[in-house]
Formats: sequence, C-alpha cells, structure tokens
Amino acid sequence: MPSLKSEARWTRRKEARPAELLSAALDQFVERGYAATRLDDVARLAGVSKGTLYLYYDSKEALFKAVIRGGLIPLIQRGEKTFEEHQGSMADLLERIVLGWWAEVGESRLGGIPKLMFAEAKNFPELAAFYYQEVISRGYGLVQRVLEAGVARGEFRPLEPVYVTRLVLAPLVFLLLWRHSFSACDPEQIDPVRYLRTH
Amino acid sequence: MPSLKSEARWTRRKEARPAELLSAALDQFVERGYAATRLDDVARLAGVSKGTLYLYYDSKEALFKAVIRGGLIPLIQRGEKTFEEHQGSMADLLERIVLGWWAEVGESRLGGIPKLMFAEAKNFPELAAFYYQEVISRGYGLVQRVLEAGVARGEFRPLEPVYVTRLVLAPLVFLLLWRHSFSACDPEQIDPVRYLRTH
DNA sequence: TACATTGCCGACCCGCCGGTCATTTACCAT
DNA sequence: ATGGTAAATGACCGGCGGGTCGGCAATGTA
Repeated sequence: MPSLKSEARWTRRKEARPAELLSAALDQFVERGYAATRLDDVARLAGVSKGTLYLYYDSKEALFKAVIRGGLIPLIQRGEKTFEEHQGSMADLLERIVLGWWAEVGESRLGGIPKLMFAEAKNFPELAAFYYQEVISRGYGLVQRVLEAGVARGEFRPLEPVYVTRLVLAPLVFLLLWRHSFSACDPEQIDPVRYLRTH
Repeated sequence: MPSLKSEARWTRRKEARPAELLSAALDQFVERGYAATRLDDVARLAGVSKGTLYLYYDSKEALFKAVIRGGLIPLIQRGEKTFEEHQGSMADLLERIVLGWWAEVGESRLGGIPKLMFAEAKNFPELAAFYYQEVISRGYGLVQRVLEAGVARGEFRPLEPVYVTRLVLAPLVFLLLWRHSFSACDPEQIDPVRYLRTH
C-alpha cells in the first residue's frame, strides 16, 4: 500500500522540458553516435518517458537538429561577430578564434559533435547537408576571411586560401576526432596545448 | 515450367568463398559502416546466402577482423620492409611511404577503413583496440622511426618526435576522412596532389 | 546408377528500437 | 470541492537484422 500522501508521480514542467531533453540528447549523441542513440535513453536521462519526448520533438532527426541549433550555431555566430568587430592584427584574431574554439568546443561536450557528423555523414545525407551548410561552411568561411584579410594587410604570405584554410584546421579537427575515438586506446597522452603550439 | 536441363542452382566453391566474402564485406563496411552493414547484403553481394557466410566466419566481428587482416596489415608490413631495406635520404623515404600509402589506401576501397574505425571506435572498443594495435600504432611507429633516423642523420630539425609524427600525418588522414564523409556536400573539389604539396 | 558426403540454402527466432495512442493524473479556474 | 485541460505515461506495433538449424542438392565414389 502506497503512502496516502505520497509525492506526485510526476509534475508538469512544460517550460523546462525542451532544454533538459536537449542536454540529455547531446550527452547520448556524443556518447553513442546518432544511429546508436536510443530515444528511450534520452528520455530517461531527462527524467521523462519516451512519449513525452515526442510531445516536444517530432522525430529523432528533429531532435538532433535542435541540438545542433542550440549548441554549435550560436558559437559560430559569436565567431563571426568577433571577426566583424575586431581591430588589429589578423594573427591575433586567428589565435583568439582558434583557442576560443578549442576552449568552447574541444573541451566541452560539444566536441563530440564533429566526430559524430563524420561518422554518420554517409548514412544520413540530409543531416550531413544540414551540418555542412550550417556549421562547416560557415566555420571554414570565417577562417578563410581572416586569412585573406591577413594577406591583404601583408601579414601572411599569399597562398591558395582554400587549401591553406583546410590545412590549418585539419590538425585541430583531427585532434578532436582522435579524442573522441581512439584516445582510450592510446598510451601516448597527447597534450593539446603542446600539440597546438608545435603546430 | 522450368527447363529440364537447367543450370545447377548453385555450385560448390569452397576455395573461392572466403575471398569473395571478404571483398563483398569490404565494400559494405566502407559504404555503410560497421554497425549499419547487414550480413544479408554481404552474402548477397558475394553470391551466397547468409547461412553460408556463417560457415566461413563465426560472427560479424570475425568477418571484420578478417577484412583488416587481409587488407591493411600486409600494406603495413610492406612499409616496414621498405624502411629496413632503404638506403639513402630519409626525406626520400618519407615521401615514398606517404605517396605509396596514398596510392594504395587513399585511392582504393581501403581508404574507407580509417574513417569507419574513427566512427565506430567508441561503440566497439574491442575492434578499436585491435585496430589500434595492428594498424595505427605500427603506422605511427614506422613514420616516427623514419623521422628519428632523419634527425640522427642531420636531415631534419630535432623536435618532439611523437607530436611531429602526429602533426605530419593528421592532414593526410583528415583528407581521407573528409573524402569518405562530407566530400559529397563540398562544392570545393579538393585536389589531393595540390593539397599534399601545399602541405 | 546408387550411395555417402558436405557445401549450401532459406525459413525461422528473438531482441531491439523508432514511433503511436488511449489512458491517467497533475494542475488550475471557478 | 470539482470539473476541465493538457502534460505525461507506458503498453503496444511493426520492421529490422544478427545468428541458428534442419533439410536439400551438387559432387565424389563405387
């Protein structure tokens, strides 16, 4: 026999649910990947049932897009704003953007997203296109504009900007991918700061 | 009514099956990833039924390991042999190894394997450990020995070998990952040769 | 031609998971 | 207190896919 005045079995929290679901979803997506994430688990982590999840997000894909929109896109926007408002050398700006990106993406749960997208791009082309358009192309574009501005100011040697942008960012993103895949197997513990400085 | 003297419905080909299954499996693993590959499809591609596949390989995992053993490990061994037999400058050797690797892995179906391993490492830790031990650590070790030999001969500046090895290879592997994930979305068609030379 | 061997087939089992919906119940206005 | 409303539940569905197994048929042998 349950206590007569037991706690309510659940409470109505219409406002708080979406954010809690998004946070739980980010955890699971980063931990397991897109396909392997079970919506049951996401809901349980957020303290609700799967049916409730579907009250707030129409499908797994919609949930995932909401995670991206709430997590990475604001950071991209901030980077773009930093670029527009920046006064001074482009080398400084580049360093600020790269280190800021590493601090906010590389060192947080968001760092798992790029690895996830690489992993699932082939199997979920719509998601890949969405992510490419909203994140990758904007990120590359930002760095490329910084480099071009630096060349215009005579700070950097003039090289093919498309290739240089990719070559500069490749080791960064690669380190991110590494940390979210093989780092558990790797006896060499790579120190990101030394890695970036050597670069 | 079937023709009276129709072809045999199937033939016994005990010798040819394993290689055909391996080839089909490589195709599917590279195309879909490990988890998303259906053994039904592998079998159909190899012209047999799923039951037959299980006569030759005990499980999906065993099949995958056989693909790695037959595909990448021989290449690693050849690289190690090239290193031991090489006479002359280490810069030459490094270029030979890198370009050879790109030709035989980057440009062939095998190029999909590294991307696959990054994608699935978290979800299949035993596979990741197997791959790290048999492929990654041997590949890194090879390049690192070349760099150290170059330093000993006075060809290269002395830097931290572990970090340099990773930084040199990161853009290469990154290009490989890119080509097997987002390249379909990317309007910029990256030319690998120019990319490598700029590097 | 008849038999034994064995490579091979394909139907089947079962747990998993995205998605649905009828029902329950917390909350609020009156 | 009480009825209305909507937030939340949890049992359920259906397709999917790794793995199994009894039986069939291609081949070697006499």
